[in-house]
Amino acid sequence: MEAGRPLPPTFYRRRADAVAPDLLGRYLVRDLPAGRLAVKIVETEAYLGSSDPASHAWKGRRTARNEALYLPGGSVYVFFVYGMHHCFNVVTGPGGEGEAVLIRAGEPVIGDELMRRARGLRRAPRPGDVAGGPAKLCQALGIDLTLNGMRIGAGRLRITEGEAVTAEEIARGPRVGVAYAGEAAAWPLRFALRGHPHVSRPRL
DNA sequence: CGGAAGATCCACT
DNA sequence: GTGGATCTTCCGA
Repeated sequence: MEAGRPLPPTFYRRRADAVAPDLLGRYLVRDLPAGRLAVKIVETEAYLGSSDPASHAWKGRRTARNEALYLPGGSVYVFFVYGMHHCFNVVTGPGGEGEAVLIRAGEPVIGDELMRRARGLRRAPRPGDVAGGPAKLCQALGIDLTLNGMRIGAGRLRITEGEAVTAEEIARGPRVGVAYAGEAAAWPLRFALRGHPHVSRPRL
């Protein structure tokens, strides 16, 4: 039902650009009082830490807002942006590097009805409406700043083995919304299941 | 201390 | 395709 065991801590103790493609096909499972929710992860982006101009950890920048980025791999980094949206990241590496993977999109697997309601959708949604974007995914799964700094596996949030994905199924391209980051904007650190309808825009 | 911009989404033209 | 919503953080004066 929830597709296998939770991923072990060692899974997250790698570079973000290794973890990001490996998270595709995994299940992100959320247990709320109203019921269980889960999505299959179909799109991710890697942020490489202090050496990455697009990262919140660029040049080792450290503020109250991004403090959780420096926790050990397997921790949760949630930030609030544009005055109204949350974005969910998984910290990677041993810790202290500021590396993380942004979970950009998921395909509803369990609790579709509850997630539609959380998103304010009444009618049958089109692909991507429920969790086809980083802020949509957070709204669908009830992810907010109260989870910031927790371990994956705590806070009724976990990631399980999910479904196997082959290298041929993975598309790769530049990250979204980081035009300010100079040449780093072109780094191919966005990963998605090739042609999957729930991937966010622009399509890879 | 003011202003600008952001790892976004939605409604409208 | 464009702009508005809405608020935290950063940087320059």
